[in-house]
Amino acid sequence: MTEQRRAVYDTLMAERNHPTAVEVFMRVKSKVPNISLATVYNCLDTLTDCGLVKTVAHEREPSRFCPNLEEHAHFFCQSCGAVTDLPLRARKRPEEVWVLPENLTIEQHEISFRGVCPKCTTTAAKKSAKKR
Amino acid sequence: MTEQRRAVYDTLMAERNHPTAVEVFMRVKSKVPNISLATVYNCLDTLTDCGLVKTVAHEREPSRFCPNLEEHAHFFCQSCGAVTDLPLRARKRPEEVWVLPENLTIEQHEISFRGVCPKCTTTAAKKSAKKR
DNA sequence: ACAGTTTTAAGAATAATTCTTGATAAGGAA
DNA sequence: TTCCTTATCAAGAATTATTCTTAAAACTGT
Repeated sequence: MTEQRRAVYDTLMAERNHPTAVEVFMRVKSKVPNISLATVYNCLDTLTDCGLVKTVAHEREPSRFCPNLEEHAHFFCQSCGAVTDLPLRARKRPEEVWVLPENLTIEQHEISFRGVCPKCTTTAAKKSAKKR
Repeated sequence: MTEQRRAVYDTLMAERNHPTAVEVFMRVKSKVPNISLATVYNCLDTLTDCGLVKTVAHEREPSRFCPNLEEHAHFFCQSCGAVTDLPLRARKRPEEVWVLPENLTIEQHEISFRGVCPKCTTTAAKKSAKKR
């Protein structure tokens, strides 16, 4: 754990809103001013390899990074761009929902929902109410 | 539906193994020899917009294209690279598994599992049996 | 056939990420 | 400590998938 890695990790923990590598880079520069973007990528990779951080890929958008180690899915608001963690319900497993072949070894899964978050949904509802 | 779009669509239907854009490009060239990769991308986009094809994004890998319109998840074998469709179990819904906030509008989801497919699992089992 | 729109091919441009290189730092043996 | 080995860093070049631009070609409706 070097100065740079610590700074990247602390940045992720401080504001846990799934920043992209570039966002992490901009935030971390205030602590380690001469850090480079490539180093941020290196650190994020290393932290991911160590299991301290999860890399969240959604469609072709830039990867986002998440220090929530609990098993969870992600929700992407297509209106405001926010990314939200969705925890597993108690006693529920993703493997129950789909038909899996015999002898399948599952190592990981990535679950993304896409839509409009509560905040944007109510905002939109208000707007269409005003129109009438 | 132009000649190029038809050819791209037919290619997808003929071998439904989730090819990348470049793979589609190579296959489709035998039918439309002077098609360009950009046109393949255009056609795939158009077909996706029309709802005839689904775009499957996994991690940072190139997108893959899939003419299976049923609701399903994908399994990526990290040993042989194969991509398999996983149909929904009867009377199961992905939304049941995770805790969703109130007022959430879900428009789509993308579910990817990653691991070792049955074929590779049994191959690996045989190999380790031989070792002994 | 003509004007207007759409589609295409070709290659340039873009953007996220990875790689390369040389410099620097860190850890261990003597 | 001093030397040696290894790991990490910064900077920028390189890579790769994808998108954009442009001009030509193909349709469409009149």
